[in-house]
Amino acid sequence: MSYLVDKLPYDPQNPEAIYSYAKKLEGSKFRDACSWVISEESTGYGGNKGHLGQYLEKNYFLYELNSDQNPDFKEAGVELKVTPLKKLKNGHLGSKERIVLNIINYMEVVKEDWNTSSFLHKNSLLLLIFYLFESDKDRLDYLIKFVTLWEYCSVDLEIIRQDWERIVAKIRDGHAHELSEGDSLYLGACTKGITSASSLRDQPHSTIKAKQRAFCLKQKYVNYIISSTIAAEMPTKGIQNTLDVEPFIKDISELKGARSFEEIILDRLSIYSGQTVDEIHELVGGELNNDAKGYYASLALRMLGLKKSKIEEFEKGNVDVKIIRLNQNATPKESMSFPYFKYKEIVEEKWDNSTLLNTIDKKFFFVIYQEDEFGILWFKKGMFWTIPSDDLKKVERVWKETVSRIISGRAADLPRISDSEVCHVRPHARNKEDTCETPDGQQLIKKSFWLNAKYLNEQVANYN
DNA sequence: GCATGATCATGC
DNA sequence: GCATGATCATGC
Repeated sequence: MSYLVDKLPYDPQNPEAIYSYAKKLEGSKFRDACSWVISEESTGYGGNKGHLGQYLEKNYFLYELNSDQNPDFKEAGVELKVTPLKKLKNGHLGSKERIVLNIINYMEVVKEDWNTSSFLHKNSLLLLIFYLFESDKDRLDYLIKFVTLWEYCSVDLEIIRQDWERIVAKIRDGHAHELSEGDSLYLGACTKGITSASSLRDQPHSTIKAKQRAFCLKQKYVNYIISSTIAAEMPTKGIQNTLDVEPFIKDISELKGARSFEEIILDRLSIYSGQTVDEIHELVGGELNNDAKGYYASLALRMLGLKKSKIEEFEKGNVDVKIIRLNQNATPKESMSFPYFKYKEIVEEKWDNSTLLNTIDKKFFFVIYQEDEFGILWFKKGMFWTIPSDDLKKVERVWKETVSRIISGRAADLPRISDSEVCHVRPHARNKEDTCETPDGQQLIKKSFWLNAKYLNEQVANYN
């Protein structure tokens, strides 16, 4: 790397020294943090999206940008990421987005192995600079809230290794065009750059072109970084508290060997397969209230050996737990609902960034119970599920049709279950009076997208 | 039996 | 008070 001054105000070979220097940014606006270093006209700030990182590199850390295989601070092995926070509904601060790491070179990554991977080389030690995003402000007026030097704990790094292996295996199998963030737990493969045909990339072992993707830390994982490191350091600064979670993996040794995190979960559950809910309750239910709505979800957590209400790995990996009840013919009784949408908001969205895409294109954990001919309920299995990319395209069609009908004043007549084999739209409200306004000013009952019961049936039946 | 509409119960 | 996950109810 080349420096912009003769003598840097920090030692670029020492991670702790870089961290200490970066730490002084806390509480400053970007503009103020750098004004004493370099004159206004040479700030290199063009007002473009995503350039705040480059701005700090040039004007605060005083070195020239590079985008090679090496970490930003090459000698220290430190990669710099400048990343936004947003105010959550509960008033706390959380991550605004995932952290995007290096771009996946499909042709090259398949030749790598984990220990010598370009990913690990570049992203083992992250200098994270969190600032508060505020849509109404000039970017240089954003406030830098806090800085941390992030290194993965051993269990997380092992899960990230498994994620990496799974992503690379899919590319080796010629399925780079079917990658999804839901394939993996903490480390995702997110789309990067424009998604038009011109940005499609070649992949090995298939002639189908694939969207450009990058490794990323999922948004939920970034929230975990925030709550675990920074809340402890600065409990009074409005950072969300540590979640009420419990890790499923208690010790790294459980993850060694050939089994993945998912396989370990499924194995643990499999010993209860075929037992009735009452029998399982005897074994692990304790004081659980079997009238409660969340009873079947709670029971599943007990089968997994957990006492608290949330699995830490699921929280960090954005895994959504859903209960599916089958009738005696092993068919799901009900379609599966997602949160309702607001008519006036959904029409402003683009599919690639839509709430529905974020809600559905992720990893699910289905806990499946089945009824017998006497109406007795028994536990069948657990199952991880991510929507296949072809089916996601069908969801996209339904979503676009929904938006176009709302725009043209037909919000009362949205896609029905017979219009798509994957999903449909129907009411999702507390009662008839629970309405929301359409763009043309009507009050209509709240509605949401649902996965068709029949479609769920196929997905559950085809799963091994 | 299924599509569709409607609402319950919990928890934040 | 409301969002959310889950399930009930009706009628074709």
